[in-house]
Amino acid sequence: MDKTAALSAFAALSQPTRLDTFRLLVRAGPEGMTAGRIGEVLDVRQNTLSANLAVLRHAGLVRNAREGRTIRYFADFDGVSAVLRFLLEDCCGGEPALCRPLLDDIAFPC
Amino acid sequence: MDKTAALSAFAALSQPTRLDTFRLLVRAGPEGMTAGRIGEVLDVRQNTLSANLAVLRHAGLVRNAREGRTIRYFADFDGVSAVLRFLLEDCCGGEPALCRPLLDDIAFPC
DNA sequence: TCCATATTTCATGAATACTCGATATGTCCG
DNA sequence: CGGACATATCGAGTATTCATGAAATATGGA
Repeated sequence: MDKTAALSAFAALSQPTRLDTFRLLVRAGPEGMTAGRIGEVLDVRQNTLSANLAVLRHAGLVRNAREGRTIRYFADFDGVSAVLRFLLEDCCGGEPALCRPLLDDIAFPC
Repeated sequence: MDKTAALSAFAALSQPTRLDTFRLLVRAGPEGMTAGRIGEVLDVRQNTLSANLAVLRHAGLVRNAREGRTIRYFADFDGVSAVLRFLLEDCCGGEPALCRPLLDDIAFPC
């Protein structure tokens, strides 16, 4: 993960339809969701959604797989992980004593 | 954390100087860094940096505190945490069995 | 009070991103 | 092959974002 890739990821998530799309795919989990279904759920035009899915995909935040005529999309958790590691790299200059309590705040439940 | 706030946070991090600034403050840790020093380290003009710091601050990603004539900035880890929780909310529809291995990928070392 | 320092705010022009209609590509089935 | 369906790409118009110079605000000290 380099700076350019991180910028792409954040830019991808800074647009309403794309943020909605990514969060929808997070909720969908490993099963993912087809492009058409995403468009139905979010009520977004086909070409607009296609363009936005391409942005998310180039940013490394979603993957896709063709299934016959439809294309299924998945949230890419590896991509998210890489972005987060880049963002928080060398936290507190690498001092665990300072860093630990701050990173503990970031731990999320599930 | 609502959608608008999350969009602000991602937009804030999708600009090169702001991403550099935030990562610099992450490395600086609890000690933070003054606005002037940030500008020196990153070689950014004063008014440009000031505008970018304001964007980060309104997005809830950094805090500041005046110290006499200078103003010191800090990365706000609570803000990052809130954004991440929003982004990954209801992962896998809330099924821990599906969700756990994916979230484990996201755990970062420090 | 007056000046120097540190930082923010304002107005503007240039570059970039977004949505949309139209069209193209790819896939299945008869 | 031809038609229907699912998705992607293209081109154009509009809107948003960004850096910058100039000016304003805030603080400390003589």
